[in-house]
Amino acid sequence: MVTLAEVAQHAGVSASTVSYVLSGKRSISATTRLRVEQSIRELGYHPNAGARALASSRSNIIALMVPLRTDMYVPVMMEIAIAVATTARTHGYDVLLLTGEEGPDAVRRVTGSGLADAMILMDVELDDERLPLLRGTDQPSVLIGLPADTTGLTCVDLDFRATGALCVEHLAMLGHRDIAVIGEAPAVYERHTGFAERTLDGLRSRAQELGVRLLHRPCEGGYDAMAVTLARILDERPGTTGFVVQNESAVEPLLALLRQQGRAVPEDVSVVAICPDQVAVQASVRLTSVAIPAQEMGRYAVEHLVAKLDGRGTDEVVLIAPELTVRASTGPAPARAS
Amino acid sequence: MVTLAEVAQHAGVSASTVSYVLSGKRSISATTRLRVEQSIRELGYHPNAGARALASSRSNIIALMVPLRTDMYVPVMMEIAIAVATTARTHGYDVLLLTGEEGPDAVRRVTGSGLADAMILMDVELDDERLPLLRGTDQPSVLIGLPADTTGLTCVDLDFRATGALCVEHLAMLGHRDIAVIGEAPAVYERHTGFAERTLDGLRSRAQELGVRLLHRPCEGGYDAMAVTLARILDERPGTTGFVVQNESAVEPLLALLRQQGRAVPEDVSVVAICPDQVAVQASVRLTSVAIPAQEMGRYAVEHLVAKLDGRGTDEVVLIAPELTVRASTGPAPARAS
DNA sequence: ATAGGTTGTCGAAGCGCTTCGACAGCAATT
DNA sequence: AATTGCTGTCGAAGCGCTTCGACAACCTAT
Repeated sequence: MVTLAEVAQHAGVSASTVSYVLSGKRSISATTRLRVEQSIRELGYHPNAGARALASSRSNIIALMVPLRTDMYVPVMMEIAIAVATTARTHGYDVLLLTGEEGPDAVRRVTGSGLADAMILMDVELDDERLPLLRGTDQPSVLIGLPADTTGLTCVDLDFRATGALCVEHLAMLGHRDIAVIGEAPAVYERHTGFAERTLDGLRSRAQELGVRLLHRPCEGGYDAMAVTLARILDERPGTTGFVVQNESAVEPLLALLRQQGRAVPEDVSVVAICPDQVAVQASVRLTSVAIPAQEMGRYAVEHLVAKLDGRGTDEVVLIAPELTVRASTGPAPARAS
Repeated sequence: MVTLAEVAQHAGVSASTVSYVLSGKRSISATTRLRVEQSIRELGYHPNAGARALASSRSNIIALMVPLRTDMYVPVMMEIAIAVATTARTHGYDVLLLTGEEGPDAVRRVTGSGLADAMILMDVELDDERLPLLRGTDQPSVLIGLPADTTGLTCVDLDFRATGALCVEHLAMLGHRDIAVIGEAPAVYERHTGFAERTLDGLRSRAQELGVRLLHRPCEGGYDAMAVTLARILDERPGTTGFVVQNESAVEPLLALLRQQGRAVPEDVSVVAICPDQVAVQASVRLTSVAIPAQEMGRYAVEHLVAKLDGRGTDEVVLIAPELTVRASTGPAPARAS
């Protein structure tokens, strides 16, 4: 292991000079800088992370807490994680991967040990146990998701309320009067995950304003669950012509079932999905959808944290405005056999 | 920030004693141990990660390099990552998330800086640039995947050769004589990702042994690409009755297309998938499949590393034997209109 | 020519922990 | 009674880095 001292000796300067070349915190003459940089390259020097962290009280690591459950919106999670890791590297940070498993203890451990300089939390519940801890520390953090009380916190999320409203609007504008919402799995609502409830909120209030009937049904992913859910919906509201699907893993099953029942998309029924664009274009019908801007959220989270660590930046809640892309799964409502 | 020294003072012992209580590397009388532990709890002490790393040359961190591409087998990646993180925690390790983006430089950086004690690499290519670096360091590492030359390396992977053979066998046993293989995207083969080529190997050699005709076609995921690929296959080999699908994101499109063309699964054609069980049971037809044991691989990788870090364990290549689960997508070949 | 200000470099202290050798106290052996 | 061997604890050194104050050396302005 090459050390700073060895580089210093090799370059014929003191250790502190090398340190200043590395950090740029004091001016160094061009000639010495070049010489030092040369030595660093020749010796293949890499600063020791532990020593650096100890001396500077900065680990240059950002912790990312992902949910343990692999049952929901996996592609979104992965996309966020990758965006976080990539963005972090461009700012000189590495990413520590924590699972939700440890819960609040993980937050204590990380803040207490100086393992990371900042945290990003995903899968935030409305009244999350970890929030008091975040408020009680001076370590910056960003939530991806929105809890009930955001005071003293920084959050990014898609504006799911507006997303819900947008979906209803689109369908209503096309003349659909009976809309069914295929929601997330019941467990998601029981955990009071913010985004699910907020979407529902947006859907309902807009539906009311526009005089559209709305039926919401949670649904586990998969073909079988979707079959049961769809049957119930059509039983209760046979005139349903519009669907809003929030559960990614229910999208393809729904399309298959509709096809199987002879209901053509988009001639007979229209489907709007809330999912990453990639999922929307790869489906068996190119789906009209509101995109979940996973990359954007990940990038924003990191950039906000870096700003805060640099002494810039403040707490704030950023809701990303939803964008609905019209593809091939929505069209005018069929003429009604009144 | 509470320090070791403060705990020591609070408990009325020396710093080294506290350290030994924590590490258990020397015997400590029950009474002092209890007193120290009490103080630790009262003060809410967490050892400083940087200091610990510096003094012990151990970071207690395992680096995990995931591929940057989010276009292939995302669920598998995610499952592995989560299994790695969870398993690591049970052994007192944290996980650093690296993307493939940096390539070999990431390996240099991590080993050079002592950021992590060990690495796990995913998405290994047959002749991966990172391998020489791994061989040239004394830091333990595990590859998930199999390169061309494994000397001096530890690897885990599903035995994809056997997997290919198993798929052909199953279909052949059911009487299928014309089998089509829907492979990964062309880019995957161009990169010489080991698993894809090995699967193909297994498929081909078994097919030859059993006197079965095999047609292999790479395929991007998604509905449109699958449609094109399927049309070509049926054009070239109209008598095809068995399909082996390796590309997860081609599975559902294939099923939809077959249905659409009036080919019933499994009455007219049989489909075997190579994918995680979760994908297999959630598909619109419950798929006969060979499972990709993501969790098992992640867990194994960590446990092997921990063993090596503890001075136990050796280099070895572990190929997990494939298991084929028969579900509803395969059945006897239809009688042939010769 | 001298005071004052820059600029570039160095030495030393210290971050919080681990670990080695030392040693006091006590029990078991000669 | 003297020796040996434990066990449990302590002090001190040191891990590799950052950072502060000091200070030559030089360049301006008086």
